[in-house]
Amino acid sequence: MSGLRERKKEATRTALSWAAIRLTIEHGWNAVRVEDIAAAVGVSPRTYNNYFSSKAEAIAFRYLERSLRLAAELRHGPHGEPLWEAVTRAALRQLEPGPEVGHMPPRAPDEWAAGLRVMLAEPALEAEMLRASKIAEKELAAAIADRTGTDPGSDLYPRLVAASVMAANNVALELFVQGGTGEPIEVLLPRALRMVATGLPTA
Amino acid sequence: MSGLRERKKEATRTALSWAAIRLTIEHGWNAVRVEDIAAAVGVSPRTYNNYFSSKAEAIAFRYLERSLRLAAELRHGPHGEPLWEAVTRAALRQLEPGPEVGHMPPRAPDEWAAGLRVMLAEPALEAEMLRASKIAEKELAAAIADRTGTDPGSDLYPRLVAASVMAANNVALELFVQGGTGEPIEVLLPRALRMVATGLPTA
DNA sequence: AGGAAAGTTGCGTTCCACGAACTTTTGCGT
DNA sequence: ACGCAAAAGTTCGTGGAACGCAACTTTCCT
Repeated sequence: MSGLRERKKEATRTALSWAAIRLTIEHGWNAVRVEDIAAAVGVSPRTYNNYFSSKAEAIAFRYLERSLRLAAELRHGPHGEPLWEAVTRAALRQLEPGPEVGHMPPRAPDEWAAGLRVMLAEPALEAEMLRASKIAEKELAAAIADRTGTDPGSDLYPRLVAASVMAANNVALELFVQGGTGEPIEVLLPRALRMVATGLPTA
Repeated sequence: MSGLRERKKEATRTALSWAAIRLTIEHGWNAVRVEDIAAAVGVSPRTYNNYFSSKAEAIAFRYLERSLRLAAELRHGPHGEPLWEAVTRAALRQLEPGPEVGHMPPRAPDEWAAGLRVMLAEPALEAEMLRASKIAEKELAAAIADRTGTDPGSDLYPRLVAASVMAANNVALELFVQGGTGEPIEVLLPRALRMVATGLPTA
């Protein structure tokens, strides 16, 4: 693995994903054709569909990768660390910008955020993002089951933890992008995680 | 409201939803055309799209209604009841079969369950179900915010509770339909809810 | 270098989603 | 009871997404 061929494939995939996101934020979901995304990357429309099986999937892909990193971080961390500490660390880790910078203009962060909100309001997009969440949740449950010696096929525990972590993650992220509070995500996310970890008695 | 006209509309809507579900379970997602669903209800294909804006939406509709009932139950319950008791009651309530019996043959429950699993494996369906979950979650968060005097726009609490409740609900349901344990849903669901309510320390 | 494997492309098909204009049905006021 | 306005439903046409298939091109391996 990791041959030249496969790295080129990954490059094309992320390029398509970025192009889809950028074009959608700039011109709106309905105004962007698959043809446009393919053209922006210099590839045929047919090839686009070899990489992604729907227009929405390309956009959710970046989010999927991020979420999968959470599970991966959890697996690679030190094995002695208490579960919730490890989870929190992994969740914060996943927020750090990866090697993706450069695809995206750091220009006009306000416009970008606004465009993001508009984009995620699209039903098809929202649905696809949630599906990505779900896929990552499954990975996460497996990682947690490994750590705790439980079985995702028969125990509630690992699935519940995974679902709760993703829930906390998503809630914190939503609240952040909607700007309900001025608090940074680095504060919101650990707080949300601590809350689901320790319980949610009537406030 | 509740005029004859609107009740007829609701009847058509649920008929379409049931037809979509039945046909999909019987013949598979790809084998069913929108045309078939419309024909099964005696309506034009265009009318189908006046009720649902995608093929998947009709199938998720029943699940959406159920999930919305959860939030509604929570609102209508006694106001003095402790939050988590009220939530558990509402969650169990929502499982009881509504006035929908009759649309569906109680025949061959095994085939039905198997068909369900196959159906939900379809990416487009899974995504749409998750979107329905999300919509219900928003309602639930509003109901919880009302009860607890918090604000979904700025507080983590009501959103987290809503997300956790839906997570517990979904996890319990999944585990149940996958038959991982022989336990009935009436046992699984309250247990899952108690777990997220009281916290998830490493088991 | 040369053949096999993997990736890309063009083409054709099917079907979904929806706008616009028209017809039918339904509820309501007099 | 009648007739009319509004709502629901239908017909028609358009655009575009997704994908199977077969030809073609690039990359890899020895």
